[in-house]
Amino acid sequence: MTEETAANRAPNLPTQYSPGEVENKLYQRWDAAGYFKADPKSGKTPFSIVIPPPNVTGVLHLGHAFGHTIKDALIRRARMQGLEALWLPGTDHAGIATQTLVERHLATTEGKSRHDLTREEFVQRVWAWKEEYGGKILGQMRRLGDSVDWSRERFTMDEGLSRAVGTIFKRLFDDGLIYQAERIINWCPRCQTALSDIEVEHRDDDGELVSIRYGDEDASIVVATTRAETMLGDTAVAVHPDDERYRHLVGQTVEVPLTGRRIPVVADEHVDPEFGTGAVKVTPAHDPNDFEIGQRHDLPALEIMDERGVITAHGPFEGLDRFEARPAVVAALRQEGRIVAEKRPYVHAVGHCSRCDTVVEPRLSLQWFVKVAPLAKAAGDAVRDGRVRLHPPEMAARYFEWVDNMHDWCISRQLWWGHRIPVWHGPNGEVVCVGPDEEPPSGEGWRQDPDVLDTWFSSALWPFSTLGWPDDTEDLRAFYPTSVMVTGYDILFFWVVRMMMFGLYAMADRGPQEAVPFKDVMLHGLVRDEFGKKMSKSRGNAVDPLDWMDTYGSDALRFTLARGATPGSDVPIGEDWVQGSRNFCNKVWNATRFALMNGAATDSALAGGDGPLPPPDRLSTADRWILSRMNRVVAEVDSAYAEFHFARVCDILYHFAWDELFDWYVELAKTPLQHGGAEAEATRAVLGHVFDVTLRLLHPVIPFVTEELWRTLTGEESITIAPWPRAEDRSADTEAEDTIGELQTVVTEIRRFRSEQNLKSGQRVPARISFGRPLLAGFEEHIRALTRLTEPADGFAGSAAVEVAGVHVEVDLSDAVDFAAERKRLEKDLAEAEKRKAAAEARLANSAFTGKAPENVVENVRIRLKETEAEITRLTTRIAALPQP
RNA sequence: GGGCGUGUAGCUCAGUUGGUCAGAGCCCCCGCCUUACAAGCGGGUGGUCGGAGGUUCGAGUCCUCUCGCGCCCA
Repeated sequence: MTEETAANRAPNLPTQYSPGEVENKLYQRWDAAGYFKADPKSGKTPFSIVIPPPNVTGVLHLGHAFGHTIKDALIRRARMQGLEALWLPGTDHAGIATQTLVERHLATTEGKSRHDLTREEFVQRVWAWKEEYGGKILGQMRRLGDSVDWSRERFTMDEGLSRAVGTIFKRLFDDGLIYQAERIINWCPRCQTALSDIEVEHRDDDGELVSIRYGDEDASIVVATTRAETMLGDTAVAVHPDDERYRHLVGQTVEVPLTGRRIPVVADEHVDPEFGTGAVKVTPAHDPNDFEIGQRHDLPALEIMDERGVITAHGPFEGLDRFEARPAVVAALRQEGRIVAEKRPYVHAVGHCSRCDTVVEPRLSLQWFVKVAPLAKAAGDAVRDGRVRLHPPEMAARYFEWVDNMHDWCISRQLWWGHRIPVWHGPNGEVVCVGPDEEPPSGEGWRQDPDVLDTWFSSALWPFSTLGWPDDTEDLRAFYPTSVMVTGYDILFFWVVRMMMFGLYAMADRGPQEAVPFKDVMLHGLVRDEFGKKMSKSRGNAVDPLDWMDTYGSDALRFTLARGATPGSDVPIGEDWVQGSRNFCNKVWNATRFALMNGAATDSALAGGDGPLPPPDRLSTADRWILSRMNRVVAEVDSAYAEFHFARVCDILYHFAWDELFDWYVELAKTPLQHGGAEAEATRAVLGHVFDVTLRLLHPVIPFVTEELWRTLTGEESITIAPWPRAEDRSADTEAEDTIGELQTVVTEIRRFRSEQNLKSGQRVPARISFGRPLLAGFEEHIRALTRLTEPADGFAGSAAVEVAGVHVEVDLSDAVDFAAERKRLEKDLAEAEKRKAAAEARLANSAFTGKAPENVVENVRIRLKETEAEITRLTTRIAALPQP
């Protein structure tokens, strides 16, 4: 019976890492083992993240993949740090999107509209659709490796969350923070529902600016508009009270062309005398600003369009769509000679429905609103007080701008799919809000409000509704406030602000410190293509992350995204970069394979000491160097994580792993491994330890390949539950770092020499090496191995030489020396050195510098100058020794 | 119009509180299948840090102005 060791587990590893073969298998194992399941009773310090719930209709796009990579890295690291880590997944019901989708489905499969069904039947259909097709993204999250707690998966429409919605609605209503009112709201004529301000995207479109003369010879006034058709609903013309041009008209009436109606000219402070003619038409029923002017001057609001955007009045225009009506109205006006000027195209901002891109129509209607002033104030204060920290902090300006100027939030939607507003209207105009555990009023004439709530109303409760609120659950006590909210800066207002408002309100009894929904908010950027352009379907540059995961592995995609995650900046991504990350994963794979094949050991028995590592006196300089470097890297990675600077985390690890561990330590290790004996034993122990730690450091970002390797290396159960490496509290081994630094300089210089002399990479060349100072004397064998220089044989004749850092290398090139190349190389170095020397001398000659600069800075320049002078001497000697051309 | 950000190597981006010849990845050039890895190895080319002025012994880094770009809001 052979003992199971790392060495005999190794040969099974192929020379290339195949992510497809291991990822699925590993994820299933993790899930089955329950590693991602959080326990509120563990007694460990909790660390929780709620996922900003994606749409139940959604599929994973690169933006999700980006956010998820960051969240998963945070949660995996927290788990390794011994915290009680909870990452809670789920989806929201996406009112408009889902309803639209199911309506379309209904139309294509059965040829029906939702109005052919009862409301209850339709909602049944939506649930059925959700069961069959919804939540596709959840499976894709598994592909990505998300370590979420599936046992706690939630949906905004499920029973518990619906109860939370009812509860907070009732509270807000009773506190007078929810009211119903007739207002101008954003209306989507296609979705046929109200929208909130942030569901409207303003975009510059080509339009027209038409100037129309109102009134007659006695009293006329010219107004300019981009929406000529709304003149049918004008009930006033407004001018600025100080505007001399129109003062005589204020109080008089003018005739509205085409309609024959006479409307007053009013004076209003909000009119900009500089814009256009300084006179504006006022359509209170179809424009938010006009509505306010109407309120101030007690003007009637004349509705001229229905919910589909079709004109409802005025003879010839009746029945025309608003965009057909516009040219028709202009044509009619022109015929009457009313058009004074026309400007086309006239570029101006137009609101579009964020769901379907239809031009939004401001519409007067009866809707429900949240009175946000007190809630927004509290949300602003939490950030001002530092109870919630925004990363990067520059985002705070945008946050304050929003919360400090927020309009009341329109929360009613004219949809069937969603949380129905828990208000009953009585036969005599009574309005009763019914809490989740209360009986609605019964009897003749009572009916429930037909509208549903904005999806974001329920999503805003997510940080606590998912943990069991309004009940006082163990989960809620343990995991609220959540630790960090990770989301894109583009939805700062959707998520963060609303979660803040509702969290602070609902959890107020916990006190200001504990009521916040999260302590840190990390706002990441948007994913862009490799040229920094925004990805979009219409642009044709959108990429399906699943394709890249198939080709290069999930780890490669994750590493690429994390490596681009500079706080607050967008992350460009291209296939080449994913390929580069794949190459890195493969490099990790092969380097670890080397360690395994050479018996890298992580158990103390092999190390021959009482710890995982041999005692210091059995460690080589190279060992001490890599351990010292690694210790620094652990600390640097921790500090980068503290700032949510994932790009730096990845960069530090990439370069440590590849440039130091794989390229240098592994190469240096080959010599002692070849010697065998105690030397090799010590090296194996160090290799094992350093690879163990490095894999653990990399695991949060590239979970799959690290798990596969780490289990082989250590024989342990899973890296997901392995401890996070701790920076040891000891000073760096600067002596070892300096020595290896010198060694690298020497080796690099010799390689450069070889390259300039056109020596083939693999070609072994005899050389005599002598050491002017003892520092690197013990490394002769390493140097020879790394530079492929063999021992001088009999008859050795050094025909060319390299000298660097006190090491003198004579190479026998048997007459094949390219002296011209050698001279060129040395002269180039000399020129550079002369330049540096001059610069240093100039600085030191400047008494202002030596007098005012800190001593250490001056000293550094002196040291540099000395080194440069020595180098110049050396180079000059070498050049002089070359045969004359 | 207001706010925020940004302009650094051919491309995409890092550059902590101003202080050792400005870095990375990809690209490019030269040479290598050197038994962990060609998804690799070794070497190399490439930037007056958008422009102008200022503060300072010293500016990619701070200040002013200016040009270009992006985003949010109005």
